[in-house]
Amino acid sequence: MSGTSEKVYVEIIKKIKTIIEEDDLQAGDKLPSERELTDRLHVGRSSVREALRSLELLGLIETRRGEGTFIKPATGHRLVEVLASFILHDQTARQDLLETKSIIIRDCIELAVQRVRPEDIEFLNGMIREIEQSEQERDLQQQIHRFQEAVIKLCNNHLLYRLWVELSDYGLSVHQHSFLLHSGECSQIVEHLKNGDSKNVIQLMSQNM
Amino acid sequence: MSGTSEKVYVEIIKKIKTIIEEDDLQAGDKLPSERELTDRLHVGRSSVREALRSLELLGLIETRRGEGTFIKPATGHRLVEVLASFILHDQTARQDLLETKSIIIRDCIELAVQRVRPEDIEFLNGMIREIEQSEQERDLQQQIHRFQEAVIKLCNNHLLYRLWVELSDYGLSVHQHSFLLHSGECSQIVEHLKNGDSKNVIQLMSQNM
DNA sequence: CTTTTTTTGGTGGTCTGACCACCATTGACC
DNA sequence: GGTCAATGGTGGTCAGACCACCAAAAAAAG
Repeated sequence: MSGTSEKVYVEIIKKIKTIIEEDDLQAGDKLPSERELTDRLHVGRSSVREALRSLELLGLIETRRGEGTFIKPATGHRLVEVLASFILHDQTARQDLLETKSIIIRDCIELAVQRVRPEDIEFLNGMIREIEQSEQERDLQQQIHRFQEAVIKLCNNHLLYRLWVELSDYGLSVHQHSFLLHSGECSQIVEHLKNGDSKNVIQLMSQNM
Repeated sequence: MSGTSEKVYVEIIKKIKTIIEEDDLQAGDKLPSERELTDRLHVGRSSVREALRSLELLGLIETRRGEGTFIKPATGHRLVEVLASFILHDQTARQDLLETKSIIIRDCIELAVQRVRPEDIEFLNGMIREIEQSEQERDLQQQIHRFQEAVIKLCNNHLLYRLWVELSDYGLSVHQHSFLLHSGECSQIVEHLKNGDSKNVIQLMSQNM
């Protein structure tokens, strides 16, 4: 045959991707059932399942027994968990990860200082006000995380932003510290952003990644 | 039951991880066969396969028909690849892609000029000699591509390198330019690398990405 | 008619058994 | 001793059978 050397389950993954594109399925939408895919693609159900289970482990889909298979909002989760648990002992990979994350942060901030608009500053200030009023410790951590995310997002490059998200999640599961900024540092970051001082923002954002 | 709400294939993944640790299996070593895992873990072969296929898609293991399943060197970072092919297409503006690629190239080169060793230079020179002797147009393009790859790889950060590969491949499929360097420019790159002149290398490497 | 209960059909979850294709080793044959 | 066919183990795939679960439809109760 013509290049049908690929394993069936990999082919199925591609087909599923095609189906998602053609039907314009969005996060939360339901995928065809395993049996329907079996019929449509003329393959065995076990092969379909191998494909779906792989995508599930990657965190791309979610299966609910008795209901169906659904597209997940694209955030690696278990993907990261599994990779981390398997690669944890590889010192080189760890080093690469830290370095790459640090670099990506720098890149994002450098773009951000160029592109930040007054309304962005105002938005960040709003977040800081909320953080200062926060009382629940749990809420606080979440809010600060959202703040960091918002800062990175200012790079105005969604791809780069996504890279940061993935690398962050990945790093988190490797060594689960979760030192976060305190609200004072958040304010400093906004100040430096306003002044176009990328160096200090990078320093603050990198210190406890 | 005792918290065995996890799906079987996920449990199997954990068990496999345990087996790897207990038997101290290294990259390249052979995993127990599917049938043996079926017996040892008291599960169906299809569940074992769902687990193995998932790990395979993550790039953590490699299966060779007729031989067995083997552990892959943990430098896979398949994370990037999968994200690229599956998630990137969700409205990633071409501009983001171009910008990100450009940034990654810059990052790689900046690391490369710090880390390049004399033998790397010698290796690159060898590639250039081959390029100059090349006669087939097709070979030439491939050789130059390998040259570019080798330069990026000098960053000595496999994760970053993989990011570049994926962005390049993805970009290729978006708009198939394939302007490549000519051999003279390759020589210039090596010269600038030797002199620690990252700026010029970046310029040359970025011009026709 | 509305509400509750039951039924039913569809879905994923798992296991089993059966082939096939491929590979490496074995062992017979020359 | 070297060559080549037979063999057993391995992954690759399919088909069918259950089970557990859920939601919507149908039936029963009010």
